[in-house]
Amino acid sequence: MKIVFMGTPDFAVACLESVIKAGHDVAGVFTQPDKPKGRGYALAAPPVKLRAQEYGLTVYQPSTLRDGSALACLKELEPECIVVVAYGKILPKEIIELPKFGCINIHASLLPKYRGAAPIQWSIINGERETGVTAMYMDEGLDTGDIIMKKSCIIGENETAGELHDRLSALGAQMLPETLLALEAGTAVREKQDDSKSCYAAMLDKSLCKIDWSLPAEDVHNKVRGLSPWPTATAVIDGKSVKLHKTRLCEKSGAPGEIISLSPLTAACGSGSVIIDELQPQGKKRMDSRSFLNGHKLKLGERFE
RNA sequence: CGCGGAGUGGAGCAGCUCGGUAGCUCGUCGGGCUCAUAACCCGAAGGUCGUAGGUUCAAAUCCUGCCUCCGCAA
Repeated sequence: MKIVFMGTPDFAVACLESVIKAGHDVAGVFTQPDKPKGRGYALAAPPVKLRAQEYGLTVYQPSTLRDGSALACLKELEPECIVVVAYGKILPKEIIELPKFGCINIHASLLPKYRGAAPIQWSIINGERETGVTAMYMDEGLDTGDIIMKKSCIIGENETAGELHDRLSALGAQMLPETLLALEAGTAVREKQDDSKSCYAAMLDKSLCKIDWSLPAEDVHNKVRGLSPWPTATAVIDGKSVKLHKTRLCEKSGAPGEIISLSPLTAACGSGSVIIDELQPQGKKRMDSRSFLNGHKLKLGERFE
């Protein structure tokens, strides 16, 4: 099938590859423009662009899809289907209606739950035990289109958003060729979303990051893993801020934020406590808490603020 | 030129202001002790102090260039 692929971050890379490997004709790849990022404001190319170039594909990076030139470009490419995976732009109606088989989207949640920008992270922060990926026909709403198929998976107790991201990315890449086959064969179903069961997973922002130690240990733990590796839950100890990357639940208790064990490093929460396995001081790489304690002498009874 | 922190045996840190034979907490290896231990005791190996120059009798330490890593901000 002749396809135009639209996607931007790491999550979409596996899907791009699976389309190529399934033997489809990728006529072009749309991705967000390079943006100044990181230290020194160096221009950074989106991961999808880098991979597309490795395959020698033509890359388009329009800043908007609404001025008609993108539509004109797509008309020339004549895709039979547009595949969108975490592209980061809303497609106007004219584009959605252009391809014969429509525009399909792979989304990292079991729709209608967790529509929006950060479904993986929010499903962990909210303590969900199951999630998955959904393939759907795009419409003009935000992740509201009719569902073609889903694949679900269990979320591990201590799984982080980063780990789940990788698994769902692979799962999506596995489902995408199946979806395209079903489209071509005309066997793809069209199931309306039940809007009453929907919820939104808003973009993450840094105000979420600071840990509130008075919350129950489950909430603290879910936040730590849901925000890792980015934007990362933070705590303050000894006047310095540290990022928390990996925790485990523990039954012991104490005053909120209090260090109640050094081996393993354990901090009390509103109820219960969390064992901190991996953290990252300012200006340092992430490290296991044992290494951290080798160089940073903490004492029992000190507290995370 | 966005702001800032950092590169010291395998890991995490100290030492640098006030140049002068490299230290701490771990890990590793060998041995001992214990019913037992991420316990304790004894011993050992392992470092061109990121890199290239400069200053000096002498540089981890002072000066300059470069490389790399990270935090903030976007």
